[in-house]
Amino acid sequence: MEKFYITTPIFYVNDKPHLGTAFTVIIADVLARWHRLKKEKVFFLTGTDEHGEKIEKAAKSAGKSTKEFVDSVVLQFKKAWEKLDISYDKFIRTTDPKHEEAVIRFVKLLWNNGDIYKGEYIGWYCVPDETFIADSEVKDEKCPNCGRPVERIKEEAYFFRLSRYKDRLLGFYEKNPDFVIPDFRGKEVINRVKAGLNDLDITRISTTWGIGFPFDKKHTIYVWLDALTNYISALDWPGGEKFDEFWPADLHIVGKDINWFHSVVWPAFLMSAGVSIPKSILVHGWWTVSGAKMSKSLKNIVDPSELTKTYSADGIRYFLLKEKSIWEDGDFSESALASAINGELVSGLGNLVARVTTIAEKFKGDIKGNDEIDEYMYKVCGFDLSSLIKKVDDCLCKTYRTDIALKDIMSAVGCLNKYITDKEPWKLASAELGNVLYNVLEPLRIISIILRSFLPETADSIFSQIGVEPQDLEKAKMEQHFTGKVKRGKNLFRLVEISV
RNA sequence: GUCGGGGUAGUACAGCGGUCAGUACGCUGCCCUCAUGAGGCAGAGGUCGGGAGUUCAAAUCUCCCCCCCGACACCA
Repeated sequence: MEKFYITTPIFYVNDKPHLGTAFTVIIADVLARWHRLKKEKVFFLTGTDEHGEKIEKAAKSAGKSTKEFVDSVVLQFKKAWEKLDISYDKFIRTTDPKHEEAVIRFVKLLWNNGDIYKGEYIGWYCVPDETFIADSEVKDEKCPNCGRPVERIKEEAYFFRLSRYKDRLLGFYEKNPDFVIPDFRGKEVINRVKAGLNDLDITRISTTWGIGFPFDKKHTIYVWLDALTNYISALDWPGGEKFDEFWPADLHIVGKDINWFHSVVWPAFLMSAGVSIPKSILVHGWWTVSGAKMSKSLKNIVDPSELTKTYSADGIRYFLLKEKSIWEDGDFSESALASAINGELVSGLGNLVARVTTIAEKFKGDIKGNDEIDEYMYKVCGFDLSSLIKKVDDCLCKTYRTDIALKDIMSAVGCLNKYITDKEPWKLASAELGNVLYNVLEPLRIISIILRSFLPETADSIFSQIGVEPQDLEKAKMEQHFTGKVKRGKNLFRLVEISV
């Protein structure tokens, strides 16, 4: 049996989840569900990154102990993912003792390989905020958070010899051209690695909220080394059965902002530790809100848990996955979300199910007959049902174009609606009617199988209305008879009132 | 600055050498009900960023110019 190990980044718990983190998790969920439908052994990992100075500070300003604070934010993440029907297999926390042990083992390997040395970290520091600021963030020697002047400061730190791995990384990228997806993100990485690598600081003395550095008690392991290790510690590395079964990861899904750490730093760490390297890094784009990046200072952060109060999880999932290609940035607005739900889900899929179940429920005869629908669909959409499955599979396993997959599915739905309109089944007598119903219900059953990965709740509801138990992809071909007992249920989607 | 990606109907995009330049949403008019404010038919709307060149033929190839956007080690 094939295995499929897919991960999201672990999310930093200095704040609750936002639309972007939800997007990452939804992509991973759809892929995980698809591979399950293909009867593969799937392990879908998500979790939280809970160490570091920023979290200590966030806890302090929330008036909680650090542990209390992270526990409460983790709960918010778990609740949000539950509302969005995220089917993760494991939720890892970097505060899990097993993870902490694994990180220490991992650092020891890098140390024994001679890749860690003591040096001096020089960076911008904001004294009133007590925070180091990245070079790129500092403008005119001012702190980007508070606007006050920053100082150049030196601090003792341990470094990882990233520079040593330049040639090995370049060789690796050459042998694995699909390591970074899409390829323009791969090119960006390669160009930057060619330009040269600086060693990376992996410890800090400014915080104790983290994993102690085993070779020098004053130091705490810095977030990236701690965080990246989650992908193997979650499999009980070293020595865990799950590790043997699932590693290397098939897909790390990441936002474009953390591509560097996954495509460069993580492989270098693994090379140093002598652990094999994941197969692919899938880098997606961002959601903007009215053209602007979501940020606290603009107060335009979209909270997915809030959205689920007004819109169904499937409506949100549908919109995020089909509105743009996942590589690109795209703009989020509630009016666009609402019009996708009304225009495509309500009047497309919802309408199809409503009309066919209404007619079929009253029909007493056999639902069988010629399968002219494939030919019909080929004429209307340019593909038939079995090539739809193939197209969706390519979109989810090769090109990662969830938008194209959903558009093709919806075009098949549109075709079935058109078929009903053409055939006018409400005017037909028994045998002919059975045939038309067959040509709609069998395809609908197959489409529902496909939809289980994208819109799990909707798919289940269709199965229940057409009287069929939820099925896997192996059942996704036309049978001789349609045997479900159809019973019209409540509408699949609610119309959303659009306020602009 | 270095390296990448783009500029096509109101909007989002497809087409990347050869049928009158397409699709979706929106818009206008008429028609209809099996269905959730659903559906059907018809229609308006673009000198394909600007200029030059290659070619029998260019949105599509080449060159120049203009403008947007992305990566460059905090962030999904």
